[in-house]
Amino acid sequence: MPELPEIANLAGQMAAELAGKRLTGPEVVQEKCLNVAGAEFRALVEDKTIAAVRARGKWIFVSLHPATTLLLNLGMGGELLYHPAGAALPEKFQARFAFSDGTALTAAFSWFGYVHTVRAADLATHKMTASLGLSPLDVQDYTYANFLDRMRGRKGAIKPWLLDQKNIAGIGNVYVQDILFRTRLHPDRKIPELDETERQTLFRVIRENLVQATELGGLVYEKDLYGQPGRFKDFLVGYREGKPCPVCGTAVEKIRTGSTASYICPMCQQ
Amino acid sequence: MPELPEIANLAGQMAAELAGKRLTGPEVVQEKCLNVAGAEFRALVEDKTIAAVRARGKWIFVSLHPATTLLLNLGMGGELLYHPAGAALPEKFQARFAFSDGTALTAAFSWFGYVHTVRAADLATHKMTASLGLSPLDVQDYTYANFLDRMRGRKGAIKPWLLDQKNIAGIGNVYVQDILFRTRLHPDRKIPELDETERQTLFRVIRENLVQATELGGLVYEKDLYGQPGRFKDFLVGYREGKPCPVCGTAVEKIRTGSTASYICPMCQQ
DNA sequence: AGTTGCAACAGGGA
DNA sequence: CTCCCTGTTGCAAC
Repeated sequence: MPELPEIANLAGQMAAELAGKRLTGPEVVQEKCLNVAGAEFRALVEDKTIAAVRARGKWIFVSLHPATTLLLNLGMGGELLYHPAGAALPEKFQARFAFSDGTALTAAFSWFGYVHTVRAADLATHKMTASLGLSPLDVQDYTYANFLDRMRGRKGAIKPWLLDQKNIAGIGNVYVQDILFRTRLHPDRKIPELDETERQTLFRVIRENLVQATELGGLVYEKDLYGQPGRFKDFLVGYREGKPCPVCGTAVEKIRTGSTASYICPMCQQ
Repeated sequence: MPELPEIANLAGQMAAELAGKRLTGPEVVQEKCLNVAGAEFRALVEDKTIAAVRARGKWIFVSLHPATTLLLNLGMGGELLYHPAGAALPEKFQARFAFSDGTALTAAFSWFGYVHTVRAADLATHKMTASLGLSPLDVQDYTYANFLDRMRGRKGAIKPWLLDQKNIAGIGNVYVQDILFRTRLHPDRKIPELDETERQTLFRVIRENLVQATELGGLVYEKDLYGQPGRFKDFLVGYREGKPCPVCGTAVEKIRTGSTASYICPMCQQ
């Protein structure tokens, strides 16, 4: 379940490692992860060159030259691995991209992942990515004014709003836990009830939390492009059921909020 | 709050009284009840002849010659009145239709009503009427097979389903009360839980209830085309809070079901 | 009491 | 909660 920090690091590593390489052998093991037929996928990708790689939310945008974009979403528990020339490929993968220099990239996901391909002209109509919200790591895009705009008029609870990729792109059920804790917000708090200070804190904490995790290379139990784990492991309350709250010592509770699990300090988060 | 019985009677009276008359002076006091601009409304209606009038759900369809349909919805607490030649018009009305013989028709609604006009070719695209469901007074249309079809796959409660005009057209929050009581159904009963006997009873009771009310000229507190009240007043449980259930004597309760009020016998309706 | 559209929410499926 | 789609429900608007 990579979220924005892991995806952003993968995209950065891909940009550095793959830029300029020419795709020779795209192979798709699992056709259902594609948005087009296998033959069309190969035709769209083969012999194209990697021009740029960037992250938006949980999606990796791979710009190919000429005029094509590869859109990758690792779903839950997915991995993206780089393989030097001559290295053995993993036993299981859903898609493999071979490059003209003998290196390769494999994508594997235990649940649902996407390997989508669109012509450059059609990128704006690709539903899953066209509707993505603010990018917290992009200071041009992630401004307080934009943040308040997306929140305006919303009546529901704050946690589902944070998880909705149309609002802010890249937060999943892992990072959202400490974001709520650090803002002292209960997951069920209704958006209209948030005061100005809470909104400002939330805005700031989202960026701080994701930037910090990104700088640490992402979660310790996720792998980067070279199979190396991240170094972020010190959750404050996330996944620490029964352990003491780092602020007040109260035991962290695991509760159900809507259809997701939440880890909260029942004292600090109201 | 006219529902199908009142609307059906109005349509019948209009058909008998107005067929063949030529519209000369359409006047709209309140433009917001129109679906087109006032000038276009007049152009579409003026000098046309009343060809036919029929009811569908809570809507009155007035076919004009040539090639136009007037669609009237009285909303909540609306009235439609016929005025003989020389008679004084009411003080307040939202729309007035004058005929070449000196007679007139006025429409007044205390809340939201619609006076829509469509070209014959566009009738099928008029959203509010195109999506109307079964017509309980039309035995060709209101068949048990069609009834079950509309119910198939629905998971929600029976009362909202009955009130949704897309399923059955013409039931409002007044007539629905006794329909549910006579079928012995609690308003919150889930559709998948209804057994075959209950479905058959409901199908039959809907028609019986609406036919009976129509034959009685509609509700005693609603007026017909000539300002005369209907003769239907003997609700079984509807609007009889605290009065005894006609079957078991238990006091009728007024409860909230979703966003509407329901009058039920807590003993008979499960 | 009427109708629509939207937002929130739940469930199923890929 | 990875994402979509559909249906249901509640709410505000006219």
